[in-house]
Amino acid sequence: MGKGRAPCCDKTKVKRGPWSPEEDLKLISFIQKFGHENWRSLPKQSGLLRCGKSCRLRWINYLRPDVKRGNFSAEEEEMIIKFHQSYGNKWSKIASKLPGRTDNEIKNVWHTHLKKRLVKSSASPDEPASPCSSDKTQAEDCLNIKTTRDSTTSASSGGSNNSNQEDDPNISLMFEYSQFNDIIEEVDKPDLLEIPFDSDLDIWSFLDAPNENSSVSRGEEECDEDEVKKWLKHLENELGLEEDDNHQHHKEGAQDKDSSLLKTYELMIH
DNA sequence: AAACTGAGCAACCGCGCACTG
DNA sequence: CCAGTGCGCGGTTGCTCAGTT
Repeated sequence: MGKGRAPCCDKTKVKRGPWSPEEDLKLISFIQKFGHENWRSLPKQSGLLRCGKSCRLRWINYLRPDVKRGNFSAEEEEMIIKFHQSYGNKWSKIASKLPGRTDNEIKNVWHTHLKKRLVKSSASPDEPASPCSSDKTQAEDCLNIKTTRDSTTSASSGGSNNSNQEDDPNISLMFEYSQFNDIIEEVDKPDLLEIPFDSDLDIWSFLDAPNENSSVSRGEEECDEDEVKKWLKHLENELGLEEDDNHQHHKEGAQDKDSSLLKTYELMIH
């Protein structure tokens, strides 16, 4: 009694568990408009019945436009293994070396795939040698190889028919990451997003009634429309909701959820 | 077809650090 | 210097779903 720290929020007054599309939408919209200067006050200001930490986690791990989803490439896995040798369980450190990947995701991959694989490979010495040696410098070299390839791809791909991108979906995603980086930078600069709070009513009525958003101040909305469209496109790619999508790894339940979210987004921008 | 099991992953928890007054 | 506050991180939990029996 009296020991330990007070909980970050009143657990009885906040919603827990999986996020609904509506909550996602609220969070995205809020951060797009105001940034995330203060996670603790964000739920109150955004009207979310969530703990600030939960909002932060949801944003960082799932909703951030630059977050890369889907399977890890062999190259990425190799990098994780190498960086883990260098840094240990410093997942955020490792994540910082892998653009678009989150510490949580990397941690999960490590515990579910890579750890087991390492156990196996240490049991069978015939395992092919890794392309990079094991010390830190070499691990950094691995990254350099990747970023070089990445920038080459970016530089050479003026259009969307780049064959390298088609060959390697991860390079394609890395390209998309750089494409949307500027949007994220905007989001991370609250000073650029400062909007007087008397506009709140519009925003919240807009969020609460996405079908009746025609009354929202269009001037301001149009400024963001291109960025939102870009982001939307990006989300479609990331969620595997494009018409000619070949990705099979998304579960149907998640697709339903994602597509309903997407519909709400579309209502937002049209 | 139903029950069981294990893998994968999103989300939560609590600690430590940095910052501020 | 100290206490309070907020954030970030790493560990852990628990739900969902696919594979197996």
